[in-house]
Amino acid sequence: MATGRTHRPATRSRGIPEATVARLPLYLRALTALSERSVPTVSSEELAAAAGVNSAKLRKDFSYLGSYGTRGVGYDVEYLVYQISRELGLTQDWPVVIVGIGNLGAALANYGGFASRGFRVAALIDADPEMAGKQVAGIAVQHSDGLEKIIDENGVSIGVITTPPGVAQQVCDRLVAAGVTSILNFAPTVLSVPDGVDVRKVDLSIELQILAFHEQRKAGEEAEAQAGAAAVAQAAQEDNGKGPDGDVPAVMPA
Amino acid sequence: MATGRTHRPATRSRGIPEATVARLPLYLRALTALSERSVPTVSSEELAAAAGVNSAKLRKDFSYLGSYGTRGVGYDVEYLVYQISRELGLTQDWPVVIVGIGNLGAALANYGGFASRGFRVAALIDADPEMAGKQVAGIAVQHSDGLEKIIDENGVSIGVITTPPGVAQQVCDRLVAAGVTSILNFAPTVLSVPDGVDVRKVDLSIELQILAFHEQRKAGEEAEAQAGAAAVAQAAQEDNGKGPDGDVPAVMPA
DNA sequence: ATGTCTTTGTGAACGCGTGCACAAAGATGG
DNA sequence: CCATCTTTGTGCACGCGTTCACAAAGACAT
Ligand SMILES: NC(=O)c1ccc[n+]([C@@H]2O[C@H](COP(=O)([O-])OP(=O)(O)OC[C@H]3O[C@@H](n4cnc5c(N)ncnc54)[C@H](O)[C@@H]3O)[C@@H](O)[C@H]2O)c1
Ligand SMILES: NC(=O)c1ccc[n+]([C@@H]2O[C@H](COP(=O)([O-])OP(=O)(O)OC[C@H]3O[C@@H](n4cnc5c(N)ncnc54)[C@H](O)[C@@H]3O)[C@@H](O)[C@H]2O)c1
Repeated sequence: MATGRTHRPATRSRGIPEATVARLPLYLRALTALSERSVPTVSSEELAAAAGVNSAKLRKDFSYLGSYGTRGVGYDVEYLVYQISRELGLTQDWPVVIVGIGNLGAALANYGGFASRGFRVAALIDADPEMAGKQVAGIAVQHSDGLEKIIDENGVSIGVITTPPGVAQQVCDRLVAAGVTSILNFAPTVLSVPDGVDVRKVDLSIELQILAFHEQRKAGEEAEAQAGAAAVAQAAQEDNGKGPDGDVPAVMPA
Repeated sequence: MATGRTHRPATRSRGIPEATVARLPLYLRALTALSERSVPTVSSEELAAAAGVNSAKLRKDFSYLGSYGTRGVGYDVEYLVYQISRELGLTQDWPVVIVGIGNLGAALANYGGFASRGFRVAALIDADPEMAGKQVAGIAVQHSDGLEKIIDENGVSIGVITTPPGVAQQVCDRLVAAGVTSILNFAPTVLSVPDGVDVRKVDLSIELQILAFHEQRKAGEEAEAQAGAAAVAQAAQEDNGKGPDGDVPAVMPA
């Protein structure tokens, strides 16, 4: 999971579990697709399949929002779209700033999926004087000197960090000091923030490493299965060479 | 967490919990930084702080890998780097293909963080004939006609999908049919894959929506606190207007 | 009005992940 | 060799999330 929130102690938000909140956008996307096809109602079973989750889980998730279904029929699509949107706070517009307009920042700025759900790119900010004034995705890049002013004037509370990792923490600090209370961080850095500020991270490298782990495991199992079938007699030795600490490391501990 | 793996039933990989696996890359990053500063050993407390986790959790995580620490001293940095790398399968090179070389695909191709950890961009693939032959990040984009051949010849088992959502499933199907068993999906689509194939997704839009939820909650709490202090008498009415289903929806169910 | 049939909403059981707290291990100094 | 001090490794308890399974609710037909 490319995610990681920072600190949310006893105060679980009005009883809606975090795991449920994380799935609401998934339901919303599936419901929006149904809505566009003018489907009036949908059962938990159908919607769960579309969202790729268990139907019991979906029903329990919805039960935290209230009793919005009709037994024997299902859920009213339009009504649910509205309820979930409201719950997620998407009935209002959220101005967002992107800091660090390089490869990734520019790609994000060009991404149409932002605006479609109540998020509006209020400003693009970069420290490079060469970038200032340039148009990216139809928006003029502004120099980071004016960061505080930009945040303040646009009432921005959500910031996206796509700077190099080395400066991510200081950019984060400035954003927080300027009033930003939610940060989406693409830099491979552990950000520390004061209480009350949410940080989520998207880390490509971590995702790939997790995939590699499972990939290796699959390859290993395959090899084991083959070896096991071919030469059962050597099993003891094989196992010894493959155990948790069987390999001789390149570097030994002191 | 912008994540979501697909199906992993009873077979928990050699007893290493999924949550632990997801943190190993985090530890590895922190350890690599220490290694570059030639720090010989590190305590669980220090390393946990650097990785942004609880020290007990870190020790428990490491205990799944084996007893690699020394009581009273801590962990040997180089040794741990090696052990975690080996566990994650990063001691071998993983050829990766990126399919869909648009804004995002190009940004990923240009990203240096790939190669640094055993991942090698083996090929860039796009369906647009205009793209074919063009150089992106020093690699020639190839047309998707040759997808199967490319996968096969390079022994690719990890694929990254950065195509528009509408074609993501069919691209996924082709990748899987060609032999890819791990997929990192950036398209906002629920991919269905056969057993034995891992899918992880990175979904920017979901991350923002989760942030918006908490942001709204913070704003609401603030408003409630103010209102509560200012006018306790109106509390009952206020509460009624703010309850789980207090708002009148734009669309009513049938 | 009554019965049937579909589907929700949820009680309950279970398993996983987290964090506390501490005994054991080993380093270090005398 | 012994005492002290640091830090690991883990037993244990707790809470969250998931899933099963079913009673209750309502639609719909007769
Ligand atoms: N490109 C990817 O696919 C990718 C993938 C995963 C993670 N990342 C991470 O995302 C971040 C950005 O990646 P990128 O490839 O776009 O890098 P990049 O070098 O292309 O862009 C970084 C931008 O940040 C700007 N910048 C530097 N310091 C700044 C500051 N103090 N304030 C404001 N702006 C500043 C630079 O001028 C530059 O335009 C990096 O941390 C990278 O590790 C990128
Ligand atoms: N750009 C972002 O920041 C961003 C953020 C979140 C999600 N996404 C998602 O990532 C995906 C890519 O986004 P983008 O902005 O790069 O889009 P894009 O339109 O710039 O790029 C898509 C590329 O895919 C290629 N393509 C289309 N069909 C293909 C096929 N069948 N086989 C191979 N290639 C094909 C197109 O030729 C194009 O080059 C989209 O699904 C988008 O929703 C993008």
